[in-house]
Amino acid sequence: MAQKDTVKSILNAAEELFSERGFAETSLRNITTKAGVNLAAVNYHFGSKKALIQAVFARFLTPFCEDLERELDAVQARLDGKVPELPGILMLLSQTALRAGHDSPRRLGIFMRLLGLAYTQGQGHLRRFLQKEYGPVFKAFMRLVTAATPELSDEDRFWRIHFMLGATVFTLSGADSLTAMAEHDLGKGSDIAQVVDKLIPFLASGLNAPHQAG
Amino acid sequence: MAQKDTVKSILNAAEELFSERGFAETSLRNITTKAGVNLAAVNYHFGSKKALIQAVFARFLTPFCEDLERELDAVQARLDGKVPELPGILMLLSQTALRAGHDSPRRLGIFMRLLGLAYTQGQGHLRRFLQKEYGPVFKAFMRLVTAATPELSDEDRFWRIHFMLGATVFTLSGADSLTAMAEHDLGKGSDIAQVVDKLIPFLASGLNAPHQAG
DNA sequence: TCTCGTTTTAAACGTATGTTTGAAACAGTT
DNA sequence: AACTGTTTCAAACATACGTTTAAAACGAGA
Repeated sequence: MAQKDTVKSILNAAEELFSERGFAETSLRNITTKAGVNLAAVNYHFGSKKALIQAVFARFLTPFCEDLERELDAVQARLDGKVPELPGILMLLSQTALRAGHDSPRRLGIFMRLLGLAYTQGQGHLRRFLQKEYGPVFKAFMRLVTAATPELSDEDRFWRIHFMLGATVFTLSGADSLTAMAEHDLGKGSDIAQVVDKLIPFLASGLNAPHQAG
Repeated sequence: MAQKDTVKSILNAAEELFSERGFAETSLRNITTKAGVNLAAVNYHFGSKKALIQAVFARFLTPFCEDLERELDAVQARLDGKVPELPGILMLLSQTALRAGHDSPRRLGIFMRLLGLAYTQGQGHLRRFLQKEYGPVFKAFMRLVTAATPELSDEDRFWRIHFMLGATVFTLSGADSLTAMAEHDLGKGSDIAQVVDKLIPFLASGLNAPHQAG
């Protein structure tokens, strides 16, 4: 039980601190202090800081992707050849994501911030790791989206998917400060789940936009 | 001429390196080496690394915001009370932005990457600096958008503006790698200007989406 | 040509980082 | 109770960082 506790508290501390400050700005001393373990524990249990970063992602993404894969298969089977509906796909994705941070909805925000960092911060090793590990599930998801948007050219669909990804990662990343801003500006805060609800019609409408301006 | 050259090459090197690796991951030694100047030059001319970061943003944003302010005033005058059109506003913004990196269109991508970093990376001093310095222009822009979307609730508009910001920053940030991906996946690359063209209908349609899913 | 303020330079400073080490503490087995 | 493999611990290691310093080089005005 001792080992699991140490490993778990390191992962918890690292997840939170990385999401708050970024990877380079978070030292192993920050992490081990917050986790209440010895400094050397990270290198003992994970091998290096890079490996710890990957482990933080794996702990969230592996169950999430397994879950998503099951859901995608189920949808595919239920459809039985018919054309899937876009908002349904998006809601499936968002609900799987919300479920992945099962203990607290705040966890999804934390992880989105990490995902944003993975893109923006150097960390080439991370991008390679994510691609190798979770690329196939993403491709399966894309096949469904493609089936749901037959009228889009491959090029438009490619770019619009990334517009959607950007809107999602950016706003869910900053959900904490954005809801604080919303509360200050208009007296109405929101939690992550509500932001996701607002996000879906925006994304669905954007993806289906006419080719010209409108 | 000597001083201007040193300052300018430091800013050029810093802008590029920051955008590639982030702030914390880029050392003053990296910057001064790339710029071909002495290590101490940064602290001599800018005072500190933080001040250098702010200077990099100021060099891009100050002319851009002055230009944008002029354009906004011109639109306001031309309207003379009538309701402005959304796609027109977005195109005005994008064209002002493209003009800001006047020498090369790649510059806009670099700056968007920096803007993304400013949000994600710690750098509280940067957010405060940007807010103080460029907040008013953003508010003026928001007034126009509000006038162009009278049917939206303040809450929906708030969130959708940030969805738009996210889609823009994210995709223009990663425009280099994304166009490479597009080229690999579908044999068709794009430059920044073309991505912006694809972005506008997506954003306009998302902002005007019905409140429910659609 | 000499002078004085500005700019550049090489070297050092203090600090913080990721990692390694070797001994101590622990837990399970015989 | 003694042994064994695993985990923790305090301390040290080498390295890289941002910043400072004091002297040298420079450039324009008298």
